Amino acid sequence: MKITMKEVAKLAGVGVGTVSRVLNNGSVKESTRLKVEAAMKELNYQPDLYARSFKTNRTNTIALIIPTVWHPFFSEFAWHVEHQLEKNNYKVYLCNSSGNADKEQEYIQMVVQNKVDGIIGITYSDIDQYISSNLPFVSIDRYFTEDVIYVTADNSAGGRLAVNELRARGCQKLAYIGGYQETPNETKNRRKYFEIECQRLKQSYEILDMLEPLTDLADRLTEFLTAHPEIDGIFTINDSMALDVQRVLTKLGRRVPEDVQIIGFDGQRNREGEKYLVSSIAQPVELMGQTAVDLILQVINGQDVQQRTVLPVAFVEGGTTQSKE
Amino acid sequence: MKITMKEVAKLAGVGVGTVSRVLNNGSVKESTRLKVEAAMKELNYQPDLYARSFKTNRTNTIALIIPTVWHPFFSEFAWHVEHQLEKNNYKVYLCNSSGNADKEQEYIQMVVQNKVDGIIGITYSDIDQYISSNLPFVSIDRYFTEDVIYVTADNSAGGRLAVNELRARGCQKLAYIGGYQETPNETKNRRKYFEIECQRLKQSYEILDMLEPLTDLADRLTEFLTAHPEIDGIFTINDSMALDVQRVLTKLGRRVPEDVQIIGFDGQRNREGEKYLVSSIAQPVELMGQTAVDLILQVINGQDVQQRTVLPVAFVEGGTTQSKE
DNA sequence: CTGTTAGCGCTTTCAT
DNA sequence: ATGAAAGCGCTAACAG
Repeated sequence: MKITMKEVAKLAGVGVGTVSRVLNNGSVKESTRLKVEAAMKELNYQPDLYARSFKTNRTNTIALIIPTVWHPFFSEFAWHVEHQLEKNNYKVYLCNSSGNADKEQEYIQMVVQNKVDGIIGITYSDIDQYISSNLPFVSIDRYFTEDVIYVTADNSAGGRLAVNELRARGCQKLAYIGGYQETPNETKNRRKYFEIECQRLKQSYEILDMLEPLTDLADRLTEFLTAHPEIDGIFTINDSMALDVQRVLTKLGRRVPEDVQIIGFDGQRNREGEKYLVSSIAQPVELMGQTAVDLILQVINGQDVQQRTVLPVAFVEGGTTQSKE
Repeated sequence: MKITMKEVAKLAGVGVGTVSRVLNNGSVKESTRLKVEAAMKELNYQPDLYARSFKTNRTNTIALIIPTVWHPFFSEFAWHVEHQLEKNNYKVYLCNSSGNADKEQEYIQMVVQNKVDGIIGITYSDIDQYISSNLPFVSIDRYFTEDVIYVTADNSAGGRLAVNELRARGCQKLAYIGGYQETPNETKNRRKYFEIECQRLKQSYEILDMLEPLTDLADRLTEFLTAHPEIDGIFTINDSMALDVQRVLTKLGRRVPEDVQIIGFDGQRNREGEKYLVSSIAQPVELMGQTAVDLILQVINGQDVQQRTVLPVAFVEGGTTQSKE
């Protein structure tokens, strides 16, 4: 049998309104509060959150939309978001969009029906129409023409940093290797500022930027690296690509990092606190998650927040670069 | 202004009961159903799911409890579970337990409060008391003395398979390298049946099994591999460990797979459909996710299901083994 | 087949 | 400071 407020009220000898007040920190005389709390404990009362949400239209739930799980950055990000939200007594709906615009829309739709209090999302589709519907929304790594609130790592600085770290380690001929999608995206700054920095420094470089989805990746890498044997410093769109490049180089008989040095992007690790898979420009994933949560909570609470938050990146050593000269 | 059933009923010229019936596929005359649907469309009616859950005590939500995100298997599993559940019109709460028993309990508690319809969990704590409270529960990779429903990959077969694949590739001296936790766990069968199979075949082998959390991993691996230079075939608890071992071997000047072959466990990939990080015993993650979902839905619907489901594993080639002799 | 109605458990006025 | 009472939007039982 389910214990409701009524039972608690009866046992404590008060009205249900009073029980509700102690639950919500309303003003209650200390002595009655004690009585009520005792009754709640005795009956092991658990408030029905659905009844409450039904009444208040607040669900204490936010939806987290993630494109794919095949990229560790997303899972890590999800982890931090959940962790932070849980601290704030929020639940999170996991929504995998599969990077598919329709599914994203569908999810946003669904999520609206379910009266979530807000959405944190790494999305690719154009969600303008929903933003306007004043549902709190925080976006990651993606900016829109509209005034969507978003947080991103400093991809531009990352691109520049990669150039400088490679050069500081004696690389003579650089290359950028990545994949891209049509949709605008903060991550495109990785390549863009890599190029800008190279040009600024009169550093010669090559570019291999492939439209996703990536087929025959190994072949295309082999071809590119064979065609440009002079390349000795490579910056990749992410760590996963760095690993691919490393594998191909090894197969071609080139040693990493002795012959060719590689810097990825993300700062992936196999285990928390463990060493990085490759030398990389690390994103502050945890900070990004925390920030996203802080922002969405602020928006939910009606505070206004700055639209754009850029978080710093850092070079991390992971074995695919040599020590600085 | 929010559109409720009342508005729809009025516009369609019917009672709210009828609207509810068309929504729930009750028996309604075709002509009235059409009228109601037209009205719903015209008003862009969205049923209030919270009101419904409040009334029916069914939330169409399940909680997914995951220990950590640092292991790709879990994120992948989460992905499949979510995907499958979404197909069945269920939402999923993401719950990170951090492998912490208190947090698990807390989450189960919370999740009960929120009236989820069931829990799918990779948990370590002893959740007996909650199972008995007849909340549908499906466990992964872990079995209890109680009759908890669980699904697992065939770890025993995996252990045996590793031995045979290594031997078929010419390895003379095998080793198992892994980490473990105190709690009983299906994954312990990987080591157990590795040993059993070696003994059955009179195959000589070494064991390095380390209590987690793993500190100084690289040092301990170096020590072990240096102490046993004759080892030429290694089976590891998972792919992540396989990568660690590979890295250490490379540093020691041993070539993989020419000098030493390695088989991991899990079948991790960087991207869907891409090649495996290491040669491995692949778990059927997708199938495991699907099965877990099927099971929980069956339990929710009051059907009875078998307690234990063991799913097949398979050897996959990932570059850390040579071709069969 | 369909309209009416009684709550589900909670929050929130409104009196007291 | 607190009790009483009015719903929130929906489903389900009951009449008709």
